[in-house]
Amino acid sequence: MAQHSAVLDGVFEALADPTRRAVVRRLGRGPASVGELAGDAPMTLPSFMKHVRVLESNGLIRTAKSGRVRTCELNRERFALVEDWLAEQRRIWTDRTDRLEKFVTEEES
Amino acid sequence: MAQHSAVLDGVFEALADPTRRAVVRRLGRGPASVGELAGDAPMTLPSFMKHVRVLESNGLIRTAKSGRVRTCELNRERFALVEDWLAEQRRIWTDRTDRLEKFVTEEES
DNA sequence: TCGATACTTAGCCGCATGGCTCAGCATTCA
DNA sequence: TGAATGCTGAGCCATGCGGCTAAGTATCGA
Repeated sequence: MAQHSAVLDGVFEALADPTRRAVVRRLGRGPASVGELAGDAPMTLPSFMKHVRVLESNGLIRTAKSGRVRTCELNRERFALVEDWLAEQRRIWTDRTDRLEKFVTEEES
Repeated sequence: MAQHSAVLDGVFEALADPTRRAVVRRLGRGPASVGELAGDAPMTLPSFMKHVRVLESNGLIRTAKSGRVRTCELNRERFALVEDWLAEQRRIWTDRTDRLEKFVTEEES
């Protein structure tokens, strides 16, 4: 068992918030500054910044400061972790389904 | 923007814990009782039950009690929500990439 | 019927999260 | 240089999460 993937914990946790998913969605269309991103969120800037840092510390986005502006962009590779996990899960289901079918077939024959 | 999906919040939240992902993984191989599932987890039964309820209340598993045993099974449909979200995200990226390519192509011509 | 089994309920505790304010700092622009 | 802009840091507060213990309920098996 185990499967202690702290990284996966963080990725799922980061995506479990609508504000953060909205940021991801927006960044899918290209990089943006913190100010631009925050414009859509119903909260103060310091609160919003916490979300940005959660996304960054879990590797879903990268940010860089140029002058007084911090620009954010998506780190697409990170999303593959979720897809891999889902694929693995489906593989387990499929294996089981295959065995069940085999069992049924053998019963019939 | 918005995209206030409380359901998606719950699904990601539920998957953001290794104990719960382990349960999902185990249930992928078929139904199991709470006792069986809890055997693998390094915690007391009441603590473990909280995880089971989180999974159930977010629709990732279904449970039913028969006699004194509660049996759990996966609700596979729920996982499609995550896959849909990921697919939507990829669609956004792809659209952008397509536009960039089109832009480059037009510049060249 | 009585003990063992399999949860279940109630409640406590420490820490993390997600909001806020207020004040500060660096950059840009007039 | 001085005001405006765009974050950033410190710290408070309420709530929720994830662990625990202790005690309770309902079934099953002898």
